[in-house]
Amino acid sequence: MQVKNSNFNLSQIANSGQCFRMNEISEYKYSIVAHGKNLKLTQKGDTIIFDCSDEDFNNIWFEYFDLATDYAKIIENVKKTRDSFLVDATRNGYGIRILKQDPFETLISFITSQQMRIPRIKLLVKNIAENYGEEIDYDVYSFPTPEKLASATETELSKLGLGYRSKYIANAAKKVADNEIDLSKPFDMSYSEAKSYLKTIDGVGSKVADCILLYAYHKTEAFPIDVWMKKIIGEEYGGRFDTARFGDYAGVVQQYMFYWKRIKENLV
DNA sequence: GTCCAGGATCGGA
DNA sequence: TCCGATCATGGA
Repeated sequence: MQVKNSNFNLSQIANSGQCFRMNEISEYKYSIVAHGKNLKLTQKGDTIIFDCSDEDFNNIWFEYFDLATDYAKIIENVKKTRDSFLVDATRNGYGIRILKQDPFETLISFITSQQMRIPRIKLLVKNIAENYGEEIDYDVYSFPTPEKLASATETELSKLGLGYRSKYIANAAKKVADNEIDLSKPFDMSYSEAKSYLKTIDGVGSKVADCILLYAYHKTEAFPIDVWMKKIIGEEYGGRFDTARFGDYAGVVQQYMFYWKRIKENLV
């Protein structure tokens, strides 16, 4: 199965900071673990080749890669601002798309992410999968279910290198496993309702909640502000950035900004 | 040895 | 509402 779309770039998506289990396995070829599958994708110009059945493409991946959304239109609107940083950002990140990732995996991954560099986050998420997930392919593990991860003690998690986040993760997994937190609920909530709901989980503050809302629930008005976004806003916008003008796609704009800043800092 | 990372929490002003 | 200290860990 293949898709032709000039706003679909595997490298840009993999390096945009939204997912931690998408990796380059050879030139132009990427793997991503999601939905209990190890999908392989190949980029040929503006064509993406999906190594999967038509059924999986239609039932899973079309939605996962947000293929119903016209990103060219979003970029067009961003360019109308004539904001040079944003124009450069869209020119370099034209193929970024906001994925629709699993809420539990996204919750745990972004609790893990606090005060850590991206390569280490990827390593730790992999550690969690290898220790508590299922082997779905040779040496490839799915992300654990809430029940399975809830069986891990704080000490066990700490040994994986999760540091002070171990107690947050153990607690979050228990809350979800015990149905004290229902991760299906935010889909039916407004952005601010869902944000408040997620923040009742210990270790989830404003930024992590925004990441979960954007990358799992596709609430694209969410605008996560981390250290890099703070640097951009400080250096390029005098400390103030108006997200309201981008309405319900501010989160996509954030992704272009984050990616572009990190390219300029030679981190991608 | 020092600084920093896709921050959150707490106490106190 | 905002500020500073504190929280593990590893890489530069």
